[in-house]
Amino acid sequence: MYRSHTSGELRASHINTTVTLSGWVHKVRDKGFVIWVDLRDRYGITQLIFDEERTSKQIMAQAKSIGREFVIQVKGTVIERTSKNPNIPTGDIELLVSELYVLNEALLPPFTIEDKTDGGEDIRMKYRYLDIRRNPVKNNLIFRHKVSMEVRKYLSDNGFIEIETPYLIKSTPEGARDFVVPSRMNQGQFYALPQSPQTFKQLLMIGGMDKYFQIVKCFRDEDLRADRQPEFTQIDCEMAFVEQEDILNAFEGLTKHLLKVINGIEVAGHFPRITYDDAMQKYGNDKPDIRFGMEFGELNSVAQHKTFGIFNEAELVVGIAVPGAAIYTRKEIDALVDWVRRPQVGAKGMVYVKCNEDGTYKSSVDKFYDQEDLSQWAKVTGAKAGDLICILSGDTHKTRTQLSALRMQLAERLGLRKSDEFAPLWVVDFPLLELDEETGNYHAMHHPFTSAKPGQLELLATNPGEVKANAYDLVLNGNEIGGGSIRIHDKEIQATMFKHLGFTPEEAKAQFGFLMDAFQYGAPPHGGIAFGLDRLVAILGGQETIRDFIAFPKNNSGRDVMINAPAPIDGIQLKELNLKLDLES
RNA sequence: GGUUCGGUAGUUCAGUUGGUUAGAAUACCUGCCUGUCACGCAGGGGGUCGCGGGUUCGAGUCCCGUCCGGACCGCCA
Repeated sequence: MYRSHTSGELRASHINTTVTLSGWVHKVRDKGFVIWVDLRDRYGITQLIFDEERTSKQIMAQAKSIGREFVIQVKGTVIERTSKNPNIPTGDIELLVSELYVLNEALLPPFTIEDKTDGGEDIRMKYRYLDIRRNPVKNNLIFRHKVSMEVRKYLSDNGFIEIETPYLIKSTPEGARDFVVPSRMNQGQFYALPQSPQTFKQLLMIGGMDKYFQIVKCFRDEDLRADRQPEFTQIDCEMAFVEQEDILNAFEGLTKHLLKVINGIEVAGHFPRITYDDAMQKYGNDKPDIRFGMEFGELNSVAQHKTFGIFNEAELVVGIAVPGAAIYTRKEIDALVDWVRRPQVGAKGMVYVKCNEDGTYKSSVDKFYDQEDLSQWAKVTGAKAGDLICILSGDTHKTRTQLSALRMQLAERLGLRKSDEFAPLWVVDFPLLELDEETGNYHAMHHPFTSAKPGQLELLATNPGEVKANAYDLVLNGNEIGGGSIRIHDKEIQATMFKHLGFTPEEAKAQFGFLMDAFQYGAPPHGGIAFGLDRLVAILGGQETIRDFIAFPKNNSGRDVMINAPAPIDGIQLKELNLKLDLES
């Protein structure tokens, strides 16, 4: 028997009992006459004691020879500590060791196994198995397990069935790049890994499994970010015989359940809803963080009547009131201007108005505007005395995006993005199609199976950009945590959609014939939603980076630096697959 | 595909205008220490300054290239 107890469970009530523990040597404190060893496992730390009076010479010598992260097994008596440590749960007791076995020695770890480690990201990823021994990572993985279990429990209790769908499927041109897998038995042909189980869950609806879910890996071969991995986990859901309202209610229920059980937060009433158009107008963003205000104020009507050419020529003049920021120095404001002018944001400049405590205004455009003008701007942006109004202008879409970036940056700086506060929000009425500025073609904003709002199908031919979809996103604290739509379930409508997306009938049949065929055999009305589990877990855990909630994440370049993947394959494998590499071009 | 920051001891970092033997903290090793728990004290070992080239009397420092890593833009239906 390796252990009778874990290192986290011994208390004063265990005093005078004999126990066996196994774990890792966390720290050795050698005082000469007495040696303390912190023994660590998943459950906690127990202090072991070896001393000159009570421990045999042989065990004492053994204790002196063990090093950090050795795996040891000890047997001994639980005793009361002379000086207790109130900071840890096992701090009242220690284990007087009578037997010590080194189960495995350990090399010196390249970084400290502490909550605040001295190791950088790179080295932690290379030795991820050591990183996982640290509390922050370990606790995040346990937290993730808890969230997954609650999702399964809630959906299962509400009649959803978890069904697995295949990972080896077919590549399609829409959307993200596919990861492809060559087929040995079908030479020259490739499977693709799913970007989502989209078509399969629709087929399950046609198969009569009217409430489906799956916690499932999905794959997208696109560039990474701090919150984006090439393989990621979705909570994928679909329901038949539902309208948008049914879906929103069902998954508002799931989200509320998670906030309650995981975070202890009760959200009263329904989540607020905002249309896509309103979100863009008020926040410049389709996933607004509404934990704080700073809503956009459009200033065209009160700023384009003077001789300030930059505003007069702009399609949009828009500002936000930054609470309490009138005290910013010239230097700080210049830094803000530099910030919005960085290529990543791309604004040409920024106009500001300080709303002084005495009710007067001081702006960077005092030459052009008088106090009455500036007070109008304050009114439109909702600025109060002590606030700073930041104003950008130019092309409507770009300016909104830039001001949105500034809004988030300032909120971060002002500490308005509190990690223990949760503000869920539905964004609804997304456009069905989006114009690709490079090609001039329209493509599906959500995906090509999304249905249009009733009565808008006719608009497709005349004004495709105006068509609204039965599509919705669930936004939490400025992050899109879920998105879905009511699907098309009619073959003719689906064919029309493919036509507008630039598919020939032959292409549509080759790519999605199986789905359109299935629609002919009694497809029920259906719709669904998918949540990004990695991101959801990180946000519920009050953190920004999803990497620390994934046991073995990939780095910025899509590499696993621990196993060093991806890697070349040998000639035999290539030959079996009948593949030749052409790395020159 | 692009922008930007970084790469110096096991680790995290400092290193001024290009100038003596490249430093600190921590980790590690040795010794001491009668209650530690971020133990303490004394001593010690530890460097291809990512790699290649160039400028220079002289390069960790400047220039070019390259590799690696982080953040971001494009991309991510």
